Amino acid sequence: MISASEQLKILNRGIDASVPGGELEKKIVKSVTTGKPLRVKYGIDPTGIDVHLGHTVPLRKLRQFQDLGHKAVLIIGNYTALVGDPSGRDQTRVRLTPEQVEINALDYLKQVGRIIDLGNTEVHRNGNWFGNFSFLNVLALTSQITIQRMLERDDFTKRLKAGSPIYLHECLYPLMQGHDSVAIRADVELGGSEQLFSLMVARDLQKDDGQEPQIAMTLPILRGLDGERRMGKSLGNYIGVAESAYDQFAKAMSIPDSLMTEWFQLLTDLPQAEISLLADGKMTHPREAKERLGREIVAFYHGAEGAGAAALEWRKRFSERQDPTDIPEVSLGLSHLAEGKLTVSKLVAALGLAKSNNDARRLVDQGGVTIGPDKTKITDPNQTIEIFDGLVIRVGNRRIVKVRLEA
RNA sequence: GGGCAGGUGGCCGAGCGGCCAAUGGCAUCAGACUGUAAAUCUGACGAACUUAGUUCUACGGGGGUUCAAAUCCCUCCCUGCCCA
Repeated sequence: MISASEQLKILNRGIDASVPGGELEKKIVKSVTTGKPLRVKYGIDPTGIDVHLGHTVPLRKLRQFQDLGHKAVLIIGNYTALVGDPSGRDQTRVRLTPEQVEINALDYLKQVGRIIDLGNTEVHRNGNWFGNFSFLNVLALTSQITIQRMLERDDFTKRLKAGSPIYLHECLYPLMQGHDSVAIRADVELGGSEQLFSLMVARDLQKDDGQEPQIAMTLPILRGLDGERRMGKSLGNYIGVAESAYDQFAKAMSIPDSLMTEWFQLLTDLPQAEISLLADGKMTHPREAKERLGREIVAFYHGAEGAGAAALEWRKRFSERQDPTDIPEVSLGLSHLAEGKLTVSKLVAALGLAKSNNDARRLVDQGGVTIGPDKTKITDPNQTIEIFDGLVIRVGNRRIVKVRLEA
């Protein structure tokens, strides 16, 4: 086993906080001397389906623990998902059926397996213990925390001030999450920085249960493609771990320069010295640095070759403004056509390149639609064009489609 | 249970009888610029059509008043605040 100090060096890199300070060291030292691995918990909500780079920040940390010989314990919040996670941002909390939750859970695991070693991971569903919870248990759980403490939460304070609703059951989430830690006897719990409160609540519950409380290790929230807001599915500013190499690369290249350092630190294993060199505009051209970033990220999921190919393809498309190698085909029913022809605006809409005919018209009016190998710009939305198999239509610089006629 | 304030387009937020498909901001999309972006500038941003125009659908749900309603009335639902 690697020495405690070595381990700490690796584990403390890139984290937001490790509370209480110094405690992790004690646990690691103990683990090294006893040869007993730490139980490192990470919880996920099987509500959505796309695991994105934002999630990988704590997951990568979990992976590090694994690589150091510790035990990863994944909690799937299948019970909580039946109600939905309220934490502020989204009030459309859809109630999922147990079946749907299970499908999501399996899908999640598949995706998460790209980052951590599932073969060496303990997976629990919190429905296993909450499913049999009685109201008495709930009372016992809730009697361990005060309203005052609950309201300390930043999120609640803000909403209280803003006069937006806070539902009672929302206060139960931290308790439930804490109880998960009790149930699996966690030594460390990982989470985003906004999770600190919940991670701390767990400590109290563990103490009450006679356990040694866990370390709360939080990781920075990754900012999304816009460089402003946290990466999130609903914000549409994310890179999914299951996406194609090209998509991942192209998206990575589209982030603002100002975001590069952060991404290097949180998403790659490059040494700090190298990151500094790359982030310095005088030493490295920002485009090259970003390309390196993109390659590093993509290589993690698609290998170095996949990353290289994606980078080439991207150059071809963006630097040389050529059409991509594989133009996606979209089928078009013959019934749309009148004598083999169709108005441009209707064509664009029918191919899904615009939301509606009106939308398509606007795109044409604005000079955003080109057609054919020589990229003829269409200027009149009413222009009828002859449709044939393999006809290429472009909207803007990145959307491109090839027609496939179908009966 | 009582009083008060609210519910407007993806979001925030104006409008409070006609000139409202609804000011403004954010987000989004297109064009210019570029290192691909970002920033900046320009434009678009409910739908359909024979598109400088016409028609339809929209301002929490339903009903009503009016030539005319997002705007007035009734009712129901939802949210917040205060009191009990």
